[in-house]
Amino acid sequence: MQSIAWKKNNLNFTAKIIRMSNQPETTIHDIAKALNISASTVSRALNDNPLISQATRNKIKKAAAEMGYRPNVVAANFRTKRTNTIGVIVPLINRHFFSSVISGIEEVAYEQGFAVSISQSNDNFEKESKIAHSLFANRVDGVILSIAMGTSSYEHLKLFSERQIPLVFFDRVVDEINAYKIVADDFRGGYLATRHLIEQGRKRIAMIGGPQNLRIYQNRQAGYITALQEAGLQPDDAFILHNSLTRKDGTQAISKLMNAAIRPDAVFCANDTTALSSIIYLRENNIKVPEEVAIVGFSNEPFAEVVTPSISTIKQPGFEMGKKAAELLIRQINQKETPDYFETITMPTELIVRESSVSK
Amino acid sequence: MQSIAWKKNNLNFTAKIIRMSNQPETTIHDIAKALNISASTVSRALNDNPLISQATRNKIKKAAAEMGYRPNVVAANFRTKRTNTIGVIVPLINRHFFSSVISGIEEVAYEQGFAVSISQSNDNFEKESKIAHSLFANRVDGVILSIAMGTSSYEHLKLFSERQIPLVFFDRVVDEINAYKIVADDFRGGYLATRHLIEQGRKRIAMIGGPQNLRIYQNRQAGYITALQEAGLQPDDAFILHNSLTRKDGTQAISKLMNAAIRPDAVFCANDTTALSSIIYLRENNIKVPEEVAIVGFSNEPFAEVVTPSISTIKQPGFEMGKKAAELLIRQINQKETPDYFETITMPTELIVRESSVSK
DNA sequence: TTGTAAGCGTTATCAT
DNA sequence: ATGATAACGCTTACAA
Repeated sequence: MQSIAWKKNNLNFTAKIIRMSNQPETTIHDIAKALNISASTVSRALNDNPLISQATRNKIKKAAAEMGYRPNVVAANFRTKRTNTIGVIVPLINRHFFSSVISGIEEVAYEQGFAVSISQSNDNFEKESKIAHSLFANRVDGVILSIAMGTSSYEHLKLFSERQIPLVFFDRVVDEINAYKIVADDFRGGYLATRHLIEQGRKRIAMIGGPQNLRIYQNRQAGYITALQEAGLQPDDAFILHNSLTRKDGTQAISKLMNAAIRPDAVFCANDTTALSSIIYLRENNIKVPEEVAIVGFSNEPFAEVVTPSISTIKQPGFEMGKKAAELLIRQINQKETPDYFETITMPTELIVRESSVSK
Repeated sequence: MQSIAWKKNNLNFTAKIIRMSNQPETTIHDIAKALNISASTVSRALNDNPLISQATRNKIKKAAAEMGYRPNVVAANFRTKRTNTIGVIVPLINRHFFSSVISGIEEVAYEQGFAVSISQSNDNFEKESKIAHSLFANRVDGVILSIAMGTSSYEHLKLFSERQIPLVFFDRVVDEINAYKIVADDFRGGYLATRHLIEQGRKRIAMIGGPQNLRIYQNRQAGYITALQEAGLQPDDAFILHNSLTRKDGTQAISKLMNAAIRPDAVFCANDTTALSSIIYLRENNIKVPEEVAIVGFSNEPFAEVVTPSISTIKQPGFEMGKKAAELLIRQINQKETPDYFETITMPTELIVRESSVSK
């Protein structure tokens, strides 16, 4: 990164000559000169500082508009050490859940005068770490993130905690770090999904679970196990598989389950992606869904509704989670002091029953 | 925005006292002092300026690391008037096509030492305009964008062109503005889709088209018409509908088509969303796809593959388009001079044949 | 190869 | 209610 900077500066050398013609930006000093007042007055007026009289304020704003003044926020950020920007790191922006969260974050951030800078880690630790360093270097006022599946070291997040830059986790949270955390009720989601399958008369309910280093997947599984036990069903290790929940992982998992001596009559999948690949696998192998195997997914991705059979799933309140995360972050940014204790806020999940799980 | 800034500064007043304990950031001056050299040498060394000897460079970097030095890029950006950041505005990050483009942009941007700031307009003109102002105020080095459906005034983009901030359009481009444009071959896409339907023996091919103020939808339709004419089929205005291509629009459009005196035996939809809602409508009304009505969509959204019947569609090279857009933008940023003429780069589209269009 | 010093545009302190 | 001035941390001519 550093060496690149140097190369660029070399290029700039010739560029500068060419750009001579560019009109320079109007600054508060230009306005001050034009109006025969001081730059500080201009600055105050433009920021609606109440010390400035209404009359001069109007005069200044009018002049600013006429002169095509554009505040240089980089200069202001530099001076104030604030950027009015919050950084967001998500594994993948292309997941409906994550983009819902982002929309929620944006809604409250914009309302409060913050810009939002979004980056995706691609579920890759290296990338996440790079992004964290970049956000830090760019002095974002706070960060909202859901960590990558591949992340197990949290060194890169110390950047923020050490300098008291507020951090809010959502969904994939880190227990070891003290911060506000917004999670969906994954336990209840797993519980509801499994209980629903039990209510449909299923007895041999398998689970395709996610990486157990992530709390959300632990919780979904815990809900599953609790529901089984509550119904007097014995959880069976052979029926619980773990992987990274990609399309391919799902296919492998369902294939393993269906080729075992004892086949499940239902599968609870820890996300919709593996629910989908399970359904496709079963269809290709002429195993009827839901008649022979019932399926429930997790997250309510848009495709879950339109696939045939449509996928029963657990809905997470992504938009609301995003709003909440942004609210908590901005409150911390504005208060500046570190809160005494950090809550973990759990938001309700909801079962959506569709075709893939309903015995006729 | 301005008045908000003032309120925040008020809050900071008390905050500052509380934060007294914060250790101040290490600066290049601290390093200089510690090593008894000048700050400029430190700056040069850290930027790998070849003027600095290997020995002192190593010494400085070591000290910087030990002292926990973190470059203040806001200060550097302020000084150099560059932010090494490119802004991206897309209608919706949650569309597979757009997130593919974003991934392509990120790939080359990161490689070249640029950060990427992503925003979504939600297909809303006001939001797009706000974002443009925010990106401008934050002095991004260049912007890549696909305009919102609701955008018809381009005042907000003059911000960039007037100050020679390079702009690259992709997909939804603006004819009136002189800039590099990266588009998929929409004409050919429309042509291929329609020709495919003709080859399947369809005679009454309708089209659900997009807003005609957007060139891409004009082109998709032009391809459709050309294919029809080439086959000696007469384009029929009653068979061509226009709307905003949402799920709901698609349902309304297909319903109108199917309730008319003369029903189509095939529909080319200008996006996959309307292809999907058409299929759902047809299924609900017991009209067989593809037997009675064949469907082709556009964009190859992930759901197109997994829906039943799977949707034949046109694939756009989103990732490649993103890479190309970023390359062109960064070239302009580095060269700084305005190119003499701007190319419009058309990237190939491809027909993907699936179940929704193949007569058995 | 290194140092000196000016300056980027803004905000904030202190004075009036 | 307004002004003068310093300062933020960095880069970069120019000097040595």
